[in-house]
Amino acid sequence: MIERNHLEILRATERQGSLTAAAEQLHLTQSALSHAMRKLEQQLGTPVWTREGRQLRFTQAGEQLLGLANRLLPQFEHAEMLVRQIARGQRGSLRVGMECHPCYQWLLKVVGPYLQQWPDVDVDVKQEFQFGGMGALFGHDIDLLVTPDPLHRPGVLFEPVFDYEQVLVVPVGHTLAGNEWVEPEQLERETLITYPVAAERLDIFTRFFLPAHCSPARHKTIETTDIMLQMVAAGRGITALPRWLVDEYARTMPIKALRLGREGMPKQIFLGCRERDESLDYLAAFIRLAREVRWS
Amino acid sequence: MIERNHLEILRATERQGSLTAAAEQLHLTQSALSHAMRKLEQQLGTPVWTREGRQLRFTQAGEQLLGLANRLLPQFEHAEMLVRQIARGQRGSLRVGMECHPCYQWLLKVVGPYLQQWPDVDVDVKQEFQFGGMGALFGHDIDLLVTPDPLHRPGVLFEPVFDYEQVLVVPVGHTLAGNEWVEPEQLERETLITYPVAAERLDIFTRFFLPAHCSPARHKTIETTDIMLQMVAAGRGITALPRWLVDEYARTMPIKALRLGREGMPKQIFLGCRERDESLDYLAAFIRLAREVRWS
DNA sequence: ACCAAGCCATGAACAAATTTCACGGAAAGC
DNA sequence: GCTTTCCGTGAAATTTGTTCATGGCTTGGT
Repeated sequence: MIERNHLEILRATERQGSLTAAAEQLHLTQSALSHAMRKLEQQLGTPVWTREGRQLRFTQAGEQLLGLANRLLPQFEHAEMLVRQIARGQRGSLRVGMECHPCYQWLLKVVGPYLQQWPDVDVDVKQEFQFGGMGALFGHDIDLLVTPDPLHRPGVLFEPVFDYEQVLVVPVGHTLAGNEWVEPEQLERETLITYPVAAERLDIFTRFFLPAHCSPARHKTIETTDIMLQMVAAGRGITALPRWLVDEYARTMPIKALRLGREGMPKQIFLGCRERDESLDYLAAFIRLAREVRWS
Repeated sequence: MIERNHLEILRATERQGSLTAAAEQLHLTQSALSHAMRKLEQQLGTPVWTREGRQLRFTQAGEQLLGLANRLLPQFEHAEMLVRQIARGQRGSLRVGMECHPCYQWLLKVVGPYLQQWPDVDVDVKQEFQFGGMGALFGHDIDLLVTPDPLHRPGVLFEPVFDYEQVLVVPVGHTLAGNEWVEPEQLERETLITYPVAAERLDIFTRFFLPAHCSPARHKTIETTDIMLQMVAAGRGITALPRWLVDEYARTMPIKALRLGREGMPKQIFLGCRERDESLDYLAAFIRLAREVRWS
């Protein structure tokens, strides 16, 4: 009924002061505008303007429509600009999901530079998923998944972006603190502190204790890395974390990192995205940047 | 570029869950919708949705447009309703101008019932005109002029709506208070109080004193009717006002109305409007109502 | 595993709309 | 009074929008 072009005509006519001038501005003929508005008037059942001498005067209905035009047209224009930016991949919103607690510390190092390089892209971080990280990716709750355990499925692409070593953390005064590495059996009397997630998702169990058929004396869970390490520093338990993270904390806390087993426990952080999104500039850029970030 | 129909399609598609269902709601074929959106996508340079299995999933660009649709479409619809009401004369705004001070009291009696009958019409009252009442009417500053002195010009219609008598007001103790009428000569020692307007526009001068070649001893001006009559009641002067107005005040104040001359001074209030607006329902209704209002 | 149903995309044909062209009339300026 | 500047109108031309017919892909049932 009332179409965008009607609003354009109304606005141009008010600004230019005459239909002829408005027509020129819109790259149309005066006749086209006249016809268009006449048709609208017939549909509305009221004139939008009346001729007075050789100029037009808006009726009350016309004034209403003029108000509408001035309110709506800028929104159309803004939306078009926004969508074009999205089309060029210059703007968007990147929802990042994370399945590993310490990954958060690493992610922060990536997000900072990223926000600088892509000022028009918003980054959201989510950590709770009803159907797991993959479910969130497929359900479009997130666009990017940060995980140490890539679950390859058709439609999803995973890419390793960061290699690190998972290490055991003990207080500096601990009896094992002098060793280079520890064996599972040496920890049978210890209290192990982990994040509160299922044991199957903790490498310290699946790749260290379970293969050796032994386990720590006790198992406590703590939500946050800081408190966890405070506990370790206070001799209230031991834990397993990425070496780069421990190194950082070790500068200010009396803790020490030991290899898990003689060979250590190498790990990787993967970034996963939907195959279909692979070509999104701002998403690809995030993955690229993630690969480049180093721990000086 | 982005047209209203695109927004309609977007909204219907989201609500109905599929293009086919949306097409049905819009009384179009699925093909039409598909073509329309495809064209929009080409112009924007990005898909609005992607097929996923047999349903559609909005892209980020699509989500933006969906938001736009939900914001703008209700405004279109509301504006259409509003304009249709204006077209039927059920809604509008009526700007009433007044050229005579006491007319205001009369106008109030009309406006009350009018607002009840036309709940969607706003009434504005204006009293100051840079180029006179007629100028305001022609310049579209007002839509209706209330005046005792119709100035007939092409393009303007005047209609008498109220007959009344202009009377002299004196305090009850005045020496003339016993008379039925007064002659100009009897007032040569009095103080005349009027509204602060040019003498040419005061009938008491143009139709009473001037023809008799005499004038009152002094002339004071006062803005408001109430104060004016307080002064008269206090014996500080006399004034001329409509009889219906004086009768009203006389119920609570010691004042009395006398005819101006043996025949009295009959007057009329006229309502004037632009010829072109004559057919506006809500304006015609005001004039009709004004004619019907009686002073019980 | 296959079939039927549901949904969307596409190209061609057709219908409808928008736009232009050409002209006329009315007001305003010189 | 003449010219210029506007706007309105109808018919023709052009562009746009819609439908029809069809095909491909996915999903759910047997």
